[in-house]
Amino acid sequence: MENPALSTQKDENLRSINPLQAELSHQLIALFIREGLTTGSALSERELAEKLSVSRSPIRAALKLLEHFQVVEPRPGGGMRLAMDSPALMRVEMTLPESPQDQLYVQIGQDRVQGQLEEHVTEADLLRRYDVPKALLTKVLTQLVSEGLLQKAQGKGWLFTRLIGCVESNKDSYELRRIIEPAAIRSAGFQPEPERFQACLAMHKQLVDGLVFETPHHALLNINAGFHQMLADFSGNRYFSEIIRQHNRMRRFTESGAVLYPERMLQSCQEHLDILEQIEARDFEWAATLMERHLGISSKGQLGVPE
Amino acid sequence: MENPALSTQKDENLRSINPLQAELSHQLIALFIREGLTTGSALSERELAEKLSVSRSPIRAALKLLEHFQVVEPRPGGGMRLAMDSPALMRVEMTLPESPQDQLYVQIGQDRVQGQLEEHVTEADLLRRYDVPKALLTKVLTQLVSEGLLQKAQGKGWLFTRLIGCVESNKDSYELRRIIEPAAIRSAGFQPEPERFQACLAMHKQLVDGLVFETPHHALLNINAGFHQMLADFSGNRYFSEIIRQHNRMRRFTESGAVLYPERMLQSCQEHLDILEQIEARDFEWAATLMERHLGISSKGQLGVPE
DNA sequence: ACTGGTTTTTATCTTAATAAAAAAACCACA
DNA sequence: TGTGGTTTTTTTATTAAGATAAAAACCAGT
Repeated sequence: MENPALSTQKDENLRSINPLQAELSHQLIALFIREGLTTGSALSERELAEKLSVSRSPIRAALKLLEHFQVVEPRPGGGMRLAMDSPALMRVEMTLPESPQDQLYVQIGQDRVQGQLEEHVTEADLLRRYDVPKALLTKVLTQLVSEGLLQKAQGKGWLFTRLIGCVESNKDSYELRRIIEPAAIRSAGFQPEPERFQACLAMHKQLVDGLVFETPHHALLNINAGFHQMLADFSGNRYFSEIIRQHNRMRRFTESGAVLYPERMLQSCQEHLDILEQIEARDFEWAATLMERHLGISSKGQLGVPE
Repeated sequence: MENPALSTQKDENLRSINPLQAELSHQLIALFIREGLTTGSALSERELAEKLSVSRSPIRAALKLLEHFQVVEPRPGGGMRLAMDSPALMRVEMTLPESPQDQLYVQIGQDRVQGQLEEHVTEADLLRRYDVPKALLTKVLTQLVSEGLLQKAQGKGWLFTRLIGCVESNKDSYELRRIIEPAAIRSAGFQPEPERFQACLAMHKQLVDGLVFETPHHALLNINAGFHQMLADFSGNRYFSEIIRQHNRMRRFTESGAVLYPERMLQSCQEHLDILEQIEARDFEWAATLMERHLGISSKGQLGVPE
């Protein structure tokens, strides 16, 4: 019934870290970068808690974790302060532990994409395969469900939606985005948020200027997803945002292992930049047209080129 | 913190019925109608189980339930046979018990739309409010999450997405559908399934012919949702289908209590029929244009007029 | 009126044993 | 080979109590 050689090895790390703390440590770093904090900036526990919509307890724990990684340090007189600048933060962020939930989530997603999991699975199968506590599995399944990647079968077991793990799915996804994204830009409610827009514009100028060749894979994918997400958010229509968010999430599985061709990435960034400049000039119609072209080209492009 | 006067009354029925059986009894009736079975048709347990993707055990239980409602009757020599024709089935279907899960699901959704539930709720709040077993609540929350109506907050509690329960949401939903539905019809993969299409066409002809004035509220909403769902399905793009499915689900909350104006319903059915006739003539481009117009009119129409 | 530190309260997670239900296998019969 | 009936196996649901972690309230110091 199941090939034991394919079974994923037990991973003791899957049990070790408090998921909320791990998640918050990542979010805190993203926050520090976003707010442009520099070495020595004082960090107010209450303010951080407020910004991330949690109470001070988990913030304190996450700061403790960051202290262990020397991202923050105790401040004389109490509290913490930042101990790094943004470039260092970006580097450290990748070495931070992932929550056990995230590990299992990515594992299951990739196993499914690689065909090591059938379309129909039972919880008991998964528990045997991954050897994790049942509660953790339940949480991950819930997460997959919330993202539309999995659904409960009638009776017993779970079904992966055919949204994931098949070739046609990718084509369909592009067709949808080619419709939604230009429509978002043309939407009556389209309204760029100045700071967010400028940050994205500046980043793309640097990338086109050559930074693209030095930026790690993982970061390029994030920037790319962020560009498309931002434009969808600017539409002011929650559904547009939500759809793009979901498709960005799915691309994590299919593209995280893909090869990126540097010259293609440069061209892609240039196209992004062209679109951003039209938006800055408030020619939304032309920006939308460029987006249609951008997505049209990409979908026919080589495997592994994300837009 | 919470106004006890607003608290929903305990409903003992919420605990009584096996959810899968209840769900299957509805699905069986839908199946009988869809397949055009008539009084006396023999029912094969294995065949039904196969068609609904479950094993024979729950099918047997559901048939027992249907026997109690005299929908089916024992056949001499063993097994069951259908004891009603389609019109009677449709009438009975509405009187069948709903699963406790569905009851709670609708209750929570409506309470949220009506503002009796805050955007942020904790499980403990909900357990106190509805007095249901924790496991049932968990299942319903999972369902709401899978439909994108609810999400887990960081730390404790749950957040209703602002997709539901606010005025703008409705506007956004129409904007999205005005983009997706015509695009589905124009999609290169658009391909009507003959039987399904003909059934829908015939139904609309009857409605326009006057049946609309005799059809109950609940059935009209279903026909309406089914029309839009069908066209999205014909696109062959899963994402289009999935998006329309989600929006139809949300409309259950906002529209199930709405007043339907008969003359407006007639006009709506006529518009549907026009679209269907263009599709039959294979002028998909014009059908898509009519759909744009149809959705454009509806969104400006009176409250409670669903499309 | 802030801050970080601390305590108290509350909510959720974990757990494991048991019960319930679905799936699968088996049967005899047409 | 198909049927319904029955039994066996496997999976999942249900609990309740205790452990854990988040939220909230409360400090004292600046």
